[in-house]
Amino acid sequence: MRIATYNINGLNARLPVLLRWLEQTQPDVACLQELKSPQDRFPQEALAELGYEAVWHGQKSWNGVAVLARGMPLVEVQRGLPEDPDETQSRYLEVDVGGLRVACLYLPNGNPAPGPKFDYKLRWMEQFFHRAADLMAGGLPVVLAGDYNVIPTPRDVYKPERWVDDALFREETREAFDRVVGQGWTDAVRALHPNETIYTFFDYFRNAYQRRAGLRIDHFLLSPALVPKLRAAEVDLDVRGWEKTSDHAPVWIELDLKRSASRRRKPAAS
DNA sequence: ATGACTGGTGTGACCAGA
Repeated sequence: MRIATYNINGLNARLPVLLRWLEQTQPDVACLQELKSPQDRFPQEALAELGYEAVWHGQKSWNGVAVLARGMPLVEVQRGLPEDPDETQSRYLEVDVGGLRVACLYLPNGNPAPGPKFDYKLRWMEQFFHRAADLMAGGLPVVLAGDYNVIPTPRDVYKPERWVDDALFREETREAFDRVVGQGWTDAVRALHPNETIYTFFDYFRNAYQRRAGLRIDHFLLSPALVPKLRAAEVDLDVRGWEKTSDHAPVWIELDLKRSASRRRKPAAS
């Protein structure tokens, strides 16, 4: 089973890019962030034509998250964090799909730091810590996927010395991320590529993509039972080079799970 | 240190992103 995460940076403005990417790569599950679309302007029909069902949590102008699944039923479990520090910001959605619990998250940016936006980021990370702990204790196979807005280590940014005071790389941010991982989660991309330079975001400014001056901020955290099933973890880097593209690239993992067993439904009574 | 780019909103000398 292939699961992807993609900060689309404006769902309706990027719809051609999204559809092209879905057609080319056909992920079984896709977590999207930064829809920038109100709840009632979600392109449900265009996605259905490609075979995708969706659950989404929209908001006017900013934020917004969605989970898509190809030919599998999605069951919404949680909309927003249980103790969300600001319920007006649509940043978290959890579903059951294909025998997995999948959380799609868009963690606050937090700049400028220090300041109220950074305080909000840290509060959000604290509540996310509690949710992740509950999921870990529940023992289900869980994937926590999304735009974390966290640069976990110096090797995850092209020039770490320029980012030490940035909300994505400050000590408090990295420590909060490490505390979540310390519950027993595995950073899937780093687990399979321990020494590679891997970026998932490139600024629109200064030809950052062409210069490969990027950040690794989109992550998959896996619960322990899924780690032995992890077969691949990659970035669709070429998508970042498409016309009218997002500033993030899609990231995906392949898990050795049968789609069919979880997709099969009981025959309808007749 | 600054600003370069982009979408959304609604034409702002706008905001927010990372």
